[in-house]
Amino acid sequence: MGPTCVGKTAQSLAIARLLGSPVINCDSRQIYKELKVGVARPTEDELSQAKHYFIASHTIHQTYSAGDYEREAWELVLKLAPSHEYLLMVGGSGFYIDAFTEGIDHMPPSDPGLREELALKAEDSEGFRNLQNQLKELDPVTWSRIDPANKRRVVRAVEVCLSSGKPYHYFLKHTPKKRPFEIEKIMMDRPREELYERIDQRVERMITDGLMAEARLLYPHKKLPALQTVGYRELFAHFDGEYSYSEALRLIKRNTRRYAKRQLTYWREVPRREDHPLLRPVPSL
RNA sequence: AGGGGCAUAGUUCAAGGGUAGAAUAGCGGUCUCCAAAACCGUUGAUGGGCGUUCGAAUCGCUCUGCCCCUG
Repeated sequence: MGPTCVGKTAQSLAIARLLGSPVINCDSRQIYKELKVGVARPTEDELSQAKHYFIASHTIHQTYSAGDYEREAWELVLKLAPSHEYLLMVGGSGFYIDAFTEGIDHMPPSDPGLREELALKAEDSEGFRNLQNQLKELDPVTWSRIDPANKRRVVRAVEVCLSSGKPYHYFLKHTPKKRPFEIEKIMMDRPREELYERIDQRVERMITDGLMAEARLLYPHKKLPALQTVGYRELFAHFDGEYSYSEALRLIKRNTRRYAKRQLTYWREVPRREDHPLLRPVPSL
């Protein structure tokens, strides 16, 4: 794990070879087959150096969640376990990593119709205020815990309350699930300045690699959740005439920096072990 | 060399002599099924010196730096 652009892909190949392990991707965007340049999918060459899972394995046309990832990843791990001593998971999606390592508590199956209805209600300020009050009544515990301004959280909590008839917090166990394997987390990091420089460079490289063409191709699907992604959404807005090309590039860089910052915050407590034996050898081919 | 203009936050720009603001960048944080998402919080400046004034970003002098014009 580590922030975007820190160098996970290159490092993962070295470690995979060392451990004789496949690479199980844990990046919430690289799983989509329609997204390539904009999510820095490993190259064909890199992918050929180890068996990869969850790369280009799903479609943007089907909503995918951390819960889905938890289920599918564990299914895969249990299948691979008998034939591997080590399994390597690589990625930067903190919530997905948590879902895998600690699990998400079981909740009533989400009701897509209900969620959509609530989300629609939350659109205007009066409707949202009603939702807030509704949550305050249905589940005061959760109401006091979450950020009342965060529509998505409020909607989700109300959704669970309504569809289950129980308060949202009732489902939260707050104890990590037992996992039948030992999990070791290795966090990669770099000096902030260096990381930001790499981000700028990567964005430039994405452009020369054809990000514009990819974005144009995906433009018709710009509303899909999977395309609410740094790199695409800024270009979509540019296509819509909201701002210039150079402004779009500037925003992509800035938003990628912010994304990296959020990742670093997410893993603030994870020890950085730069001396970790697995991080040492970076044999270049 | 002479003449003119400019100097405020990292950047761009405000502030009729009376509490120096904004945008943006930066920084910090939240997180139990859309997470590259969604949301919250926050630091920071009048170029240096002298003067006028109860009081100066604002007026005057000077130094420094940048820009323009003339030769």
